[in-house]
This record gives sequence, structure tokens and C-alpha cells, in this order.
Amino acid sequence: MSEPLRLLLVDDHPVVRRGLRAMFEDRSDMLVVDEASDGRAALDILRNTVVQVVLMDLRMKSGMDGVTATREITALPEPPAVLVLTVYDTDADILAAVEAGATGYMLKDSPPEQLCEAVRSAALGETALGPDVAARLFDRLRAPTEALSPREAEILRLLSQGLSNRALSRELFISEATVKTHLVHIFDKLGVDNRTAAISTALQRGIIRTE
Amino acid sequence: MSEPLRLLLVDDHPVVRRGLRAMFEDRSDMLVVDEASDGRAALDILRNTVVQVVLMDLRMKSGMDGVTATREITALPEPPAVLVLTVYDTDADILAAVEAGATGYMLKDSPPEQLCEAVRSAALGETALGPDVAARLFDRLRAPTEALSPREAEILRLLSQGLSNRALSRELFISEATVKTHLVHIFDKLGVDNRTAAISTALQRGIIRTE
DNA sequence: TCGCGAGTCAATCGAACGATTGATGCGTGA
DNA sequence: TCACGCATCAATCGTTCGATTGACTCGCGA
Repeated sequence: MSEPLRLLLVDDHPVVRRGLRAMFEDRSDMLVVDEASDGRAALDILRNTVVQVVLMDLRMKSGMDGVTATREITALPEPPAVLVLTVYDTDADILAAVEAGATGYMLKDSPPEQLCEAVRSAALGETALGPDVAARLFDRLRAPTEALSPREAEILRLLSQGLSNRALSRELFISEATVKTHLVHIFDKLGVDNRTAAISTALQRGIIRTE
Repeated sequence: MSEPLRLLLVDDHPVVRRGLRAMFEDRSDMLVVDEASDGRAALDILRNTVVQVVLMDLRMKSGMDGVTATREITALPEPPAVLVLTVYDTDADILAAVEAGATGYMLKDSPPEQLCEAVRSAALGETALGPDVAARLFDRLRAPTEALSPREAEILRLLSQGLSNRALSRELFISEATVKTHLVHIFDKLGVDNRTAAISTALQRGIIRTE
């Protein structure tokens, strides 16, 4: 009879934390040792608590977000595994989490058995992906896309707010010619030929978000 | 000692349903009588089960969505109250739910006490709004915006996918001049002056969605 | 040192956009 | 019947966009 896996739940939705806690209460091999409503609080808990798997939401309404928290958690000495549990399945979200060091990525509509399986895998250091997430990653491997440079991403963000090239140039203190040059690069990388298609594609991929 | 309020939970996320069930299990005045993962299933349950308050998510990954289900539920003879519980707080989402007959609208990050309070109000037929939602409605009353016509909304949806005016005219079998006329109307109603700003504003208001 | 990527800029030109003015036809409710 | 909203269409014109070609500078790593 081995020790139960020690879990930390991190989610800004009380309902979700409650649901997770209730789910793991049914299992004798898993123990929820604490909860946090943002990344900061999770890090504080980890300072004083032994945890093997952190179930981490990606976006919090306030406080430290899941990607930042994942990065800091996995930088700890002897870090717990981080299993991301979220509603977001965009390429950018998945990538950001994986790059931050997450061991797994599950969607919140996953059935409980799948989720528990993923927790067990994560605890063993094995990659745990929900089926939709795995499919997304496969698609991305088949059709790799180039990353935008920081400047390109900034221009795309402002563009999505409806700025003309001229307004963009003013906002960024550059010439309109430079804006156009960046846009050409952005369109190439996204495989589109106009600004509205660029915005649409970027939103779908999670490169930018509505706000 | 009165009868407990009979609740039906409708959400496509098992975790959320579990969390809600656990929360109401703490209360002797509320009883979860059943759960459903989409609107269709909820309607089926209501055919054979007495329910006083339905807690309804708005968007389901598949099956009948929350607005449609709310409309059909409130059209039943002696309908239960519908309390929408969702992560979405855009004007369009709130409006659609209210127009469909929902008695209340709460966000999923509401603390449990607030949520239970809302359930109780809904059961009494009183409007129950989360604080963020109430604020949103106040903003809207201060600055009422015109609704788009169905055709305008359709054009805006296609526009947001990146179609040029010419491509739009081809897609809809109308002239480019007609497209432009509709766009002028759309820009006026949204208070913008170009297509990208129209898309941005529409996304923020929930008039269109990324997909 | 050299090559590369990122950022910057210019000029040109055809295509597309947005604003404006004006018009027609249809369905609906008062 | 009339007025209104919605959908449709045309023409015109100035502005903006996107593609192209070409150039320069800087920082960084091999």
C-alpha cells in the first residue's frame, strides 16, 4: 500500500477547485493537499508543502497566470510535475505551457478517468496529453509555422485593435514604410494576404487574444 | 422545515458539474436532482423530473447550447427558473441569455455563497446577477448600441474570416456595392471606421466569436 | 570577420477600401 | 395606404493597403 499522490489545485474558479477536490476524494491513491486561486498563491504553498503534481489552470482572472507559475514551479529544486488543466486549446496556449515546463496538458471537459490517468502519468514524469490536445500538436508538427518576432507580434496586437498603418506608425514612432514591411512579414508567416485574415488566423492560433 | 430547492446542473465540463454538486451537498436547503452535459439532455430530464432551478452553462462543446435550451425550458408549462452560470461576460452573451428567458446570470468565478444566494433568488423568480454582470448591464444601459440586422451580422462574421469585399460579394451572391453599403451600416452601428476595428469591437462585445 | 536576422526606411503602383449620393423593391405594421 | 426598415445596386473619388524592389544599421554567433 503506497503513499497517495499529493496534489495541489490551482484555478481561479471555486467551482472547478471544488469539483476537482470531490473527484480526487473518490480515489485512495490521490490526495489533494491544498488549493490556490492563482500562481503566486501556489508558489507560496509549495514553499512549505510536499506536492507531487500541480493541476494548473492557464489563465487566471487576476494574479500570476499559469504559464508564469509553471515556469517558476519547474525551476524549483525537486519540482513537482505540472499538469495544465484548461479550456484553451490553441497552439499558442499549448506551446507556452510546454515551453514553461508543463508535463501535461488536459482540457477541462476531459472525463474524470482520463484526468486521473493524466495525473498518474505526470507524477511519473511522463507526458500526458488530452486527445484534442494531442491532435492539435500533431497538426502543428505536420505544418510547422514560423514564430513572429517580438516586434511583429506587437504590431499584430495593435493591428487587431483596428489601427490603420498610419496610426500604427504614430503609435510606435516608426515610418509607415516600416509598418508595411512588418505587415508583409506577418502575412507571409501566417500565410494570409490581408490584415483581417491575419487577425483571424492569429486569434485562432492564440497568438493574440481579444481584450 | 421546507422542501429543499430541486436543482438541475447543465454543463459540458464534468469537473464543473462535480464541483457544483459538491457545493450544494453542503446545503440542506438545496438538492441536486440530476445533471446534463447539454441542453438536449436537460430538456429530456425535465420531461420526467420536477426541478425548480436549472443551472445552465451557455456554450457546450457539442449538442444544444445554453441559449437555445433556456428558450425551450422557459417555454415549458410551469418552467423552472434558469440561472446561467458561465465564464462569458460579453454583452451579447448576457443579452442572448436574458432574451431567452433566463432569470439570472452568474460567472463561474463567483464565490459559492454568492452562487447559492443567486440560486435562492432565481427560485423566487427574482433576477440574480453577478456583480461583474450587473456592471456590464449598467454600462450598456448608459450607452445603448444598435443591433445589427441578420444580414449585417452575417457579413460581419464572414468579414472576420478575412474576406475582401469582392470575396464577400461572391460568397453571398450580391454586388460589391451592396457589401460596401452593409459595411457602412455596420461601421456606423459599431462606431468604428474600418473593418479591422469593426472586428475588434464585435469580438469584444461577443457579437462574433473566434472559431 | 562574416553572415544572418531583426528593425528601419524609401519609392512606386495597382488594387482595395471607405464615404458619399442617389435609387429601387419588398414586407410589415399602424 | 403610408412609412419604415432592410436588402439591393450604381457611380465617383480620395485614401489606404499590399506587393515589390532596394537599401542601411546593429547585434550576435560561428
